[in-house]
Amino acid sequence: MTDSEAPNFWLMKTEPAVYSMDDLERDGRTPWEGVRNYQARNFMRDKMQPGDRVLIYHSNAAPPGVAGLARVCSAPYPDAFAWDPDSAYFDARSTPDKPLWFLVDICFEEKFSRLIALSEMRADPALDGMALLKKGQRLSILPALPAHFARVVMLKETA
DNA sequence: GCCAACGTTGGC
DNA sequence: GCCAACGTTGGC
Repeated sequence: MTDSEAPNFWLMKTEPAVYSMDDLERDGRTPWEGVRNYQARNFMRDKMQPGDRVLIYHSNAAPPGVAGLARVCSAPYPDAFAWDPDSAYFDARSTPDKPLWFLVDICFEEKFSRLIALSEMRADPALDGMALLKKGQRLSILPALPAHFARVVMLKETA
């Protein structure tokens, strides 16, 4: 199976105090800049493609949880924030000739009417094995199984 | 290449 | 604010 077939499924973390689901709804589309972890970068640079589906997760929040849905809506491209000395995401090792960090654009799809809390996901046997729920998981971008993605979407319909 | 020290993430 | 878990850095 080639990369151009079925969409992939992801979970992307954001701190709502920095950038929330409401911000994404307002913006409609945003470059997912500032990822400075190689594994997370590799997911964006090597695996993501337009149309991929994304659970937007609020980390460092009270409570933490999935706030809504988005889609990957660009091909991967270099993160220009790494070239800006005034940016918090500046990294002198990255240059326009040899970019080190990459990103994709993320487009708003749906804000859930209620947050699917981390505690609720932990308690759901249908989500056993979900990467997000593994101990010590700190990656800001995680692949999700289609079944887990669908289960989270189903949970939003329940009270 | 090892590994201790350090910094960051992120739940609680 | 605490701290466990993990990634990165840098001395050797």
